[in-house]
Amino acid sequence: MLSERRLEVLRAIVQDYVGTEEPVGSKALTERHSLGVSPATVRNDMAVLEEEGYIAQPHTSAGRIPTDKGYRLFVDKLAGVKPLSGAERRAIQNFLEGAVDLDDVVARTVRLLAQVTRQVAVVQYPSLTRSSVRHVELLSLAPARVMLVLITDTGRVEQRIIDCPGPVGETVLADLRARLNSRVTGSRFSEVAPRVQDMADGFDPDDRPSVGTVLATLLETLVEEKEERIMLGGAANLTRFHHDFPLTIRPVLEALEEQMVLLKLLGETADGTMTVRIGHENFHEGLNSTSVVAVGYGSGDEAVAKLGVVGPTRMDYPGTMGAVRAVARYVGQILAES
Amino acid sequence: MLSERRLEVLRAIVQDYVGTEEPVGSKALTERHSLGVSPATVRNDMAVLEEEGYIAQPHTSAGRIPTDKGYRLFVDKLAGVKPLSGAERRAIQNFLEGAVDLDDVVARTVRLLAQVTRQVAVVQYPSLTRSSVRHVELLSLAPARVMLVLITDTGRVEQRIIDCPGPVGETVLADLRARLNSRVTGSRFSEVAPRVQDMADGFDPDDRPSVGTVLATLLETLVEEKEERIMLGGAANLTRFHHDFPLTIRPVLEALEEQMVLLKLLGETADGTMTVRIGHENFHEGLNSTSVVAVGYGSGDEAVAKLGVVGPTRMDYPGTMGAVRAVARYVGQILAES
DNA sequence: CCTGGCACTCGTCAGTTTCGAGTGCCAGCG
DNA sequence: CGCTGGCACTCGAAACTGACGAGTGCCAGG
Repeated sequence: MLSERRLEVLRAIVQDYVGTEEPVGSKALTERHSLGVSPATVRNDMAVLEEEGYIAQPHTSAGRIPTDKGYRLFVDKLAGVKPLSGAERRAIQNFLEGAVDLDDVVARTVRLLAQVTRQVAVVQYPSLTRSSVRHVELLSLAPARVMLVLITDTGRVEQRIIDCPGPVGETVLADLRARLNSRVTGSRFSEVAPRVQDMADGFDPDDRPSVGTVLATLLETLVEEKEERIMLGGAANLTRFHHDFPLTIRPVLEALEEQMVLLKLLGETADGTMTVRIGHENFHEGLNSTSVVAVGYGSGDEAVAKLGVVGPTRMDYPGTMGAVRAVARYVGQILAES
Repeated sequence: MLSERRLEVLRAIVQDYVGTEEPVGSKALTERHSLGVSPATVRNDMAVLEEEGYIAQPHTSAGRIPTDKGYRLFVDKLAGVKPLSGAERRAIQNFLEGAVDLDDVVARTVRLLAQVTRQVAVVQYPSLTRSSVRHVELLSLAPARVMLVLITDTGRVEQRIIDCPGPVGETVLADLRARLNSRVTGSRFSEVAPRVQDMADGFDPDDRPSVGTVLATLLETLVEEKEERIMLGGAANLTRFHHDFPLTIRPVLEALEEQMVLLKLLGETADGTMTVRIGHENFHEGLNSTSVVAVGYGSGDEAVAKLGVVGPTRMDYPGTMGAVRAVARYVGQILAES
């Protein structure tokens, strides 16, 4: 275990490096922080920290920079979450309040998050699988063609066009619509399947195949994971660290364009706790020099989706974590109101 | 007017510069193109072209590069639209065919366009103002709260939550829904307003304020221009010309994040013809060294929205124009089928 | 265990030189 | 009159150089 002072040195290194974006040396450290010891002592501590893998030097005779492991220790043990100022909180609330529909909420959230953290923001649409049904609508487009519209309690709307095996009369459709809504309205998505299981049985044998198709499509829509949509913003912030990343920016942009990667980025953890993934902890190369701060948000107690930011490993973790958490909370509030 | 050969020289310069991304000199030109004259003659021609403003040299004793004016002439007079190969066409069709809903069509189109042109792709959602109504749905969320869902013939779905001045009964809602649909289904958006003008009169006086609110919201939704959504993709392609644009990439990324800018980018021209805006022809600085190739697409004859790409002024115009046009056509087909 | 001193490393920066692609101009030729 | 080859000139890119200094590791002494 590292001594108290060595941890303090590590913290100082991280803070200085995040601020100046330049390798930090022993002398500068003692000048900017009142560690109470001389540069030579700090040098010894640094040697130990380097041996343990918490810091590294880009080349001989340059200052030290934190490694991923160093940041990890910093985040876990040395830093808290920095709460936002009152003014910032108010700005967030004002910005989110004008939203008119779900798309707008998500769009505003993305812009806001990018602006506040000055990094790339990622917001997942409220997940289908964790929300519940507000209404199911069926429309007849053509004799054998039906449009299914599904509205969730989070305001999300999904539609599907269904080609049925045979013609479906208006009365049948109305009947099915009524039964469906009485059975599933208010249900969580996971509860829907058993409730519609044998629903086709109540219909005329001629209509059963078509009804079955509609029900199957409904269930399919519910579990469709790949349709999890994600919105991204603030990509321009990537250019803020162009000085050492003229090359690295490309793989990052590429990675951010893959829906799948983004989804994974936001993390597998289902609960609402905040996750910080640092550098190589990200499975995806190209994101090896970036960190991700993500947290769940939701209208109630439970998280229905995630949001977060992607930035350089050299980021202001306490501030970013504070901002992400605050935004998630306010979005949750807005969702709960609508 | 420039002589035939000088135009030929300009064409050669544009082609070479697009290919090599380096200023092209007189000697290289004569070697790579069989112009039938010596470098010295080409030099004279170049001097004339430069005087006329079609080309410029970055610094003394370097080759020439085309100016915006030069590209303009090239696009207008010297180049056609390069049709795609059969394989490319087939790839496009295959890629678009698997789409399940409108979001998916747009998402696939963006990816496809970015991939084919290797540039930044921009696709506008089918515009509300130019499509027609397929169905209007009204749902009661709470006694005085109604959700309006509007479905267009292009498959787009808009929803609004309406707070009414008083409670609205289910029967009133059903009545209104039925009347609305019988009156406006199939109408173009511009025809809707006169048709619902006095519709509130047919209702019980107690309900009229609420009905009026719903109708007003419907009309508002129809004309809401700012809701024109746009999807963007292929930003990673911006890094392909990092060597001379390490700085310029930022303003471009910033510009591309502004919905308003993107909308304007796609052009004011309402018809389906292709527009090419080169360099400074773009109103927005930051896009001064980019060109935009845009074209309308639609399910029928008329364009319902636009799509296009943003790339460096130094782009392969014939190829890009061909790709953009081809993608627009296939998207139109797909939309017409659904 | 901390501290001051000291020799050493090595990247950065500014100044200088070289190199060569490309130009403009001119005199001569068809 | 237009094309061509030759020639002097310009000027950016790249390579080289040396001084500078930040930062290090090590050691002897408190």
